Amino acid sequence: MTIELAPQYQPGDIEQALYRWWTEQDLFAPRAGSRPYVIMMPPPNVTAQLHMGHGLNNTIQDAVIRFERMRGRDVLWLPGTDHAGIATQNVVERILASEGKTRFDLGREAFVQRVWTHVEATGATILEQLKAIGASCDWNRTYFTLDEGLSRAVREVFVRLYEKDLVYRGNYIINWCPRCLTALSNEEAEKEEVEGRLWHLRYPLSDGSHLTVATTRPETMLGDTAVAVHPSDTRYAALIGSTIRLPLVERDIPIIADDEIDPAFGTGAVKVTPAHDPLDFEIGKRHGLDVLNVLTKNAHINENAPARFQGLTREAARKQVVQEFEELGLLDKVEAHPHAVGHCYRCGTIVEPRLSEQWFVRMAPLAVPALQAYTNGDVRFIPERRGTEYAQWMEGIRDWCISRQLWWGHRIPVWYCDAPGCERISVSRTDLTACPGCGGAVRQDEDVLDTWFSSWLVPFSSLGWPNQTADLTRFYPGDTLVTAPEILFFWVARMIMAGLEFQGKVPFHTVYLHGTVRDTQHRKMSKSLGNGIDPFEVIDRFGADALRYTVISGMAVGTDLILDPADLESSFAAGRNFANKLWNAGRFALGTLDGPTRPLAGPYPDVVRRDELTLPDRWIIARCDATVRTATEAFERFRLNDAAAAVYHFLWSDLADWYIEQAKPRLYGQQPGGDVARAVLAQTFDVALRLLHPVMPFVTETLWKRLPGRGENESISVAPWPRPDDRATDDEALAHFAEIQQIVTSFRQLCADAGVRPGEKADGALSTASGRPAERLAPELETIARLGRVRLDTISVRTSNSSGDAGRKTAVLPDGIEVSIELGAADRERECARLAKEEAHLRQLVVAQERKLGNEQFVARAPAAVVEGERQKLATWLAQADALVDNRRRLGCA
RNA sequence: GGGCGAAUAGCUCAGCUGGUUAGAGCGCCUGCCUUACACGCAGGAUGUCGGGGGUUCGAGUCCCUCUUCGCCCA
Repeated sequence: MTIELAPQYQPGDIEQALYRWWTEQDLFAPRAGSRPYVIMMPPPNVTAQLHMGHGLNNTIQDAVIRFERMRGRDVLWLPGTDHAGIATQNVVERILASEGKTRFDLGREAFVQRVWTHVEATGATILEQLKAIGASCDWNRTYFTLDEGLSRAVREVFVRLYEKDLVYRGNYIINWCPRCLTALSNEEAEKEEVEGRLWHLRYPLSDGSHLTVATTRPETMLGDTAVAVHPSDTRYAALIGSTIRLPLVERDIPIIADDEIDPAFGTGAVKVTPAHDPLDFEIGKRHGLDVLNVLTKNAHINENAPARFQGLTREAARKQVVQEFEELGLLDKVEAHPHAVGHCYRCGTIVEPRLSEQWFVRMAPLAVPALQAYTNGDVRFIPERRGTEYAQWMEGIRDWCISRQLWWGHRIPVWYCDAPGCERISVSRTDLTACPGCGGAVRQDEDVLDTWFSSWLVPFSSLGWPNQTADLTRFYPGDTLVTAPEILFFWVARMIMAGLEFQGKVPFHTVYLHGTVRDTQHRKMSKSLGNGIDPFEVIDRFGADALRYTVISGMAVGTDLILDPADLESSFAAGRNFANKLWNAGRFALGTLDGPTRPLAGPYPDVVRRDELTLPDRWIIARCDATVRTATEAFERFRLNDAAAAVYHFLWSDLADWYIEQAKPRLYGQQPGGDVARAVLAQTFDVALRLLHPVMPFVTETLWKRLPGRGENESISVAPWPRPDDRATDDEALAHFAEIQQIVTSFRQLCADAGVRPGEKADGALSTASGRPAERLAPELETIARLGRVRLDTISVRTSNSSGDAGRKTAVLPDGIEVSIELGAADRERECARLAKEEAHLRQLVVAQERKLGNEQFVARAPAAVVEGERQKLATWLAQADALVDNRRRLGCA
């Protein structure tokens, strides 16, 4: 094999070419013949640029997908983009604004064309960017939510729901964004705590006295059409039915009684503004109140208010109203009143409750099966507590406002006939040019549908529905959804509803809701805060594998990912270092595997006889097998950080630090058995690469392809996932090698503590209290001496009165094992102190342990195995402590 | 206001069904360019597991309570 591997891993050289090779080999397409495993990628906004949130979300999905692909499933990870109505329209409107134009200057048709041009020019960017992090999606099936097929699905669904009376049009108070100039759903109006105030306003009664109302929005008093109190509120009982003169406007409005009024809020009397508050709207309906809208679409005061207020913004109007009340002596008091206010989820503007005619989905009938799917376990959430949020939302479900006063999106498939006497409303799967009733002209509804009205269909619309396609049969229902908790209601919950309504099955059985990327102050990363991290900078500096490793190892289930935008090194170095470690372990392994070797195909016992294996061989094989079990279980439970940690530890500590170091003389040909060591190294390294591949696909593929015996077109991405092998289980080897490690470490500690120079070797000694440990340690003497960096020729068995090693520095291990090195005379005092400290520590443990074992309750009630284990511990510690006393005596310590 | 969660080493987090001398990574200290790796090797220091109470033979782990922080819904 003639390969040049640089001493430092250079991801930049490798990643792009490797990704191209993967797609050329079509490795990410589903492979029919086994059970499907399907993940629908949350479609990014078509104008989006990759940020760390995408990086996190898609790395998790890719890791899960690669794991299942290696397990042999018929894997589909379906990518797509979302037309993102408001967001995309805003983007293009901003471009127009820079040209000094508005969308109204262009007109609807030209504007929509302009958006298409923009989307076609930039729309594929985000998907291309996903390739840089190694996302192994099936690009052949990529969709866009405005594609013809998905648009047909939207119409089909709208029509079906309309026919079932689950879609209706109505005049209600909705959330209105005065900047985006559109209606929003309740979910899109994000409640945010603000430092509000409660203004107490005096409304004059005809007898000259006042009734005080409390309000958080004084400017809306311009549209008041009543004052309401609770019917049983004795303070106001006498006033019910009389009228009040509304200040500033000089209009008479009634005082009414309504059960919904909370007598404990404010003064117990509230102003009623049916056009600008949902609760007031309901009160107005019950009492037949006038509905007086005083705001324009962009939240300025309109012509229904007195002239001096007209044209003011809602903020200016508030000031003006408060000031006039004050001047009139009608401002009773102002209190601090923190409360939640809705903000537009796209632009942050405070939403305005606005009365208007919109289309809605009746949600309650859809929520019933969706809630049931959760309670009966058809769909589960990770972490579990998200399930209770889901259930609560379903239980309190409200109707979904789906019309948007935008131009970019799926136009509502409703046509109105204006012919007198007909005035038919037609809902149709196909475009109408004439009224089906009277044959007259029709006009289509001006509005488009909420973007989420197409997204909630993605699990089946992306597979060709409403056609009964082969893909639909094969890949619906899917398996797992991986997304951020922010869109649990927007998207996840609604997908479950749509899946049940239109396919009769939940679209996935598992919803993994991961955390958010935050900075070191735990603030969400955002453009406006400027605390974001550019994934491409990370990839350039550290490599995509480093990005992926960092994201996965930092992302425990139920936690957020904290990264430092000011110090990428501290955030991403660990991943880069690990990739480099792996690279160098591979460099070393590949170098030695170049030598004469035994056949490597197949599991080790078929190649190398068990009796040919040394203790370290058996140990690393057993450790490898344990890692296979741990990593597999962790992946199955979405505990990706645990999987990554297990493989990290195996590769770095077990394989590189211990096994490779131990095996070097054999691998170098200085000791016999090189072919066995090579077979074991090749086997375990191969397995470790596979286990790590879902997390770090690039470096693992690069190294794996170079292992001896790999065909030109073999890829680790479709290599079989390692299976646990009971033949590898070897508790004896695990215990014995752990003992070797402890002895080696003890020698190193003694040497470091004694200041032995790295070039020098201390004169070591190893003794045991009986023959048994000596026997099993004898074959490992060379390993112990070399790794412990001491001169060591024999193991001695101590007799009861063996003493006199007055000049030695000793460590006492369990099972009667003692290791020691020669001690310079000057160090004696220090050594005495060290031994005393060691003994004191053990005595503490012994005291606590004796107390535990002296407790009759413990001995009587704890399981026998536990009690026995605790007795063993006590015996071990006592023996160690006694040995330390002996050593102190030998040294002549005070 | 209702519901849910978290608090473990300087930082980020493990510790899942109660029994380990409470762990990892990063950071920190000491010594080393030991022929795979200084993006490395070896060694080291650091925790009244948020406070208080309880259950239990035994609590970081279960229960109650307080404090602080976060999330969802009004």
